[in-house]
Amino acid sequence: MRLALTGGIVMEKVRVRFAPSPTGKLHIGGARTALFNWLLARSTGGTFVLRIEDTDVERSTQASVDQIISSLKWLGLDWDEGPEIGGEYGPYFQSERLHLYEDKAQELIDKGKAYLCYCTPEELEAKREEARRTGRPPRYDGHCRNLSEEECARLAAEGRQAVIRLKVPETGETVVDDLIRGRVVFQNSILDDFIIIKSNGMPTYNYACVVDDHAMRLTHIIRAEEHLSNTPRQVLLYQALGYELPQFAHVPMILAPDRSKLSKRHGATSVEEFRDQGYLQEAIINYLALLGWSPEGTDEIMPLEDIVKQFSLERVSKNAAIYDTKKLTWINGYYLRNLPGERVVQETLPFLKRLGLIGEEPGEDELRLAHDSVLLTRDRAKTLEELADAVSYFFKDGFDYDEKGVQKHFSDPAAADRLCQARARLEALADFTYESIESEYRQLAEELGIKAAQLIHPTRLALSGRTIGPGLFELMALLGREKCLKRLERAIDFIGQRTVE
RNA sequence: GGCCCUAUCGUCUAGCGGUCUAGGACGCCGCCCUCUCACGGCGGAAACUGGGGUUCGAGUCCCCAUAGGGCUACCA
Repeated sequence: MRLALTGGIVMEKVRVRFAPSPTGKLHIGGARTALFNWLLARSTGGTFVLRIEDTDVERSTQASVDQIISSLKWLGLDWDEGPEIGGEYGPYFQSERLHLYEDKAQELIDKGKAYLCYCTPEELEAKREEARRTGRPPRYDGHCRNLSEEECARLAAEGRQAVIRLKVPETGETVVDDLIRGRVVFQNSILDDFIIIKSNGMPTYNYACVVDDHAMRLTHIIRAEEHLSNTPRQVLLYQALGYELPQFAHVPMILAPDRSKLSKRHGATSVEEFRDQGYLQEAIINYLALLGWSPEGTDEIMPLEDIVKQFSLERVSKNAAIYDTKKLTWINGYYLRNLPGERVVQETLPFLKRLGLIGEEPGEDELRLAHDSVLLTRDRAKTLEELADAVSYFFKDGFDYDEKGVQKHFSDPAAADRLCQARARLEALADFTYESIESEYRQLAEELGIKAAQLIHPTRLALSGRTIGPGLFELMALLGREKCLKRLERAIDFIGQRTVE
């Protein structure tokens, strides 16, 4: 068995899990939790398990399951056990493990550690309301804790559906030893007899989680801090069931820019949305790793392999982080200009299709132009979406001219004439290459007694409609002589039109 | 309300009693490079929440206050 050093304790092979509930898309907080689990597994030669917590029949959907799985795959967070691939400790959907929860619950009842409760949600809500009104903590009062069999039978005969509650000790304390937060102590007296099996027969989160984490032989429970307060309940369950405790590590939460919990109204928060906006998998992973964890050195741009090598829970911070799209965007730009060109081209294709710049089944010419234009322009874009837009003029002729550019470069009375001369020179050029175009342009500028820039800027505007973009001569060489001439003519007409008005 | 966690530049963070006149990154500002825009290079502004302790010495340890977050569901 492989040994792994974690938290200074030598232990058996690491087994960790990501256990999302399929009630929506995978948001960046969940993705980060998944990443940290994955990183611990990969950095220690351990096992990463994916488990779907679909015990909320009201909110769980198959679409969410598919969504989360596809996002994880896209991020490259592959699991060793879980949906689609199975594993030794399956099934990996909690809805398929109900018998296990029932068996264990029965065991707890038999041992006198849990009991049936017949209070209805309405009755409980009324009591809670009452407690709130009188300023008392809204705890379950143990109403059904000592029901006799006759009473149970009577209540059942009334048609009441029972839930199962855990008997929580009224005194003493429960300790959570957390790898990130240290020792956290909770007084049992503030906990109440919480429900472990709902009246519809489904287990609650705190309960199913414990049964499965144990059954799946997990060694480390890495999850968001929102679960820290639930952990004493789970520890109590571990004890009641006679299970050995795993190591807990509660990672800080990721907050929206307004410091509140992430939600839809904060714009893009799901992995899928970031992907649609043109963020690369590598960038999101790199950014997420930096949110709550920090490498020892000063390099922040790091490929996954390096993060895996360096990752440790000891360097995970304790404070909640606000995610900052600006930095993500910067990282994305870095990957855009440093990843293998072919890769960037492939990633840009869907965005070009979306803009209708190339067909759904692009032909050879389209692909070649996409390839060349993307490589020529990628240094200047931060996202794939931006990149696709930035190369759009290579694919279509009828673009508008940038308004400020027109003011600046097309209002000079000599502009049309200069473009005209440039056009003539280009037409006469022996070969239409980057070098020949440049030397011709510079020569023309000299002959006209103007700076090359005075020729270059109007030309760029004429050819692309923009004032920004790649080097003009490279742009022209790629566009080709024919299109250059046509677009120059169009611009000359445009300027003429303008001066008439 | 009760309980729990957290607190360093706008943001992410380094810092694990003296090396901190607090380091890095993003963003911002300026300069350089330059056909524009990016990239790149150089430089700059920018933080230890407040108050008590402990200590020869505190960003670093303790307490209180304050602030933010979480939990307190038949959600996870």
